[in-house]
Amino acid sequence: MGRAPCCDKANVKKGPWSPEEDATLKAYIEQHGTGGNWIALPQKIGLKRCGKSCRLRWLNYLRPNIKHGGFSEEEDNIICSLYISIGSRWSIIAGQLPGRTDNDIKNYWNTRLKKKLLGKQRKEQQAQAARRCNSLKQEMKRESCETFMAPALMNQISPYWPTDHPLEEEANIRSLLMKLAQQPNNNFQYPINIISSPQDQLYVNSMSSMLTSSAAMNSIHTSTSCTQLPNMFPGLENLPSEPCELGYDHNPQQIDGLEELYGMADMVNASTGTTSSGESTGWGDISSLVYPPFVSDYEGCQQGLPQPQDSAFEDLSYFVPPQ
DNA sequence: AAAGAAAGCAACCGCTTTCTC
DNA sequence: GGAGAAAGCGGTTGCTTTCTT
Repeated sequence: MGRAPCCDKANVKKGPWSPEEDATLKAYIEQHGTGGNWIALPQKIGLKRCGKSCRLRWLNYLRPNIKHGGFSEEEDNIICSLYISIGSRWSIIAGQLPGRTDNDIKNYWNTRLKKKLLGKQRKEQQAQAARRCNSLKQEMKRESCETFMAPALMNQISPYWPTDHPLEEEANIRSLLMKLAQQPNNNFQYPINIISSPQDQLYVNSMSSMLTSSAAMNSIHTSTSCTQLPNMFPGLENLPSEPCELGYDHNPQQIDGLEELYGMADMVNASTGTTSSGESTGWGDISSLVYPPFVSDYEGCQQGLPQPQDSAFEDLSYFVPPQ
């Protein structure tokens, strides 16, 4: 038996709101408030809408001081900073941007910001792949085997991109943002001040715990190149650096975010990139990023696979802008 | 100019969390 | 403390607009 519907679907209008409906809802709420019950509200005012729909319409469009579109660079940076630290918790992110709604930010991220990041990344990787291809071709010419290319060789030419795997894409973006966050003079900051509620603190603490539990975290603790991470995860330095026992047969959802955190840790471990530009545009500075194979450090160790710093980040020098 | 593709965005769906009794 | 209802939230869908060929 499923959950009871919140309203009578048959008698409820769907789709775009008409100006009349908007006016009715707005006028009522401005005069009486929501009355603390969205479900009952549409019936009170004679709207054939679901209560949830009314709530959404009010919160996203009708309430005062709502801004639409025209995201500033500063807002971009705030969104990215927060995404690094808390992920897709759009309501919290929206809370830091007055006049913005979670839906708006979510749409903006999914349709523009993310592509902005990935577009830069893809371009650089294509150029890099082309360079590799050329050098391999020259090598093969020398060995007179130009007509045959082993699959393994093909993988070398285009190792990790493009990918249709959503988790890989997610990890790509996260890694990229984390790199940017570590660059001196960048505009991203870990927004410590948003960790206001016990729940938020708990969330960050759990992320920190997960980080410390990975083998990769050991190298972060000892890494001399990484100086910003402790600031990004306040309290992290006080946590035990011993990797704790973490069952790897967990349901991925139960350790939500872990795969990304490994990606972050891998990246931090390998990153020595710096920039001197510090432009707020940020994206212009994004250089080549070769995403490591989708295997955590821990798993990599277990399987005897090469570590990121050995392979996937071999071209990390691309992060260093030309002098 | 027209058709198809891509992008943008409003709205919906359903799961989770919080509140109330 | 438990159950049910309501609110909150993030992912997804589908329509509209814009761009490209």
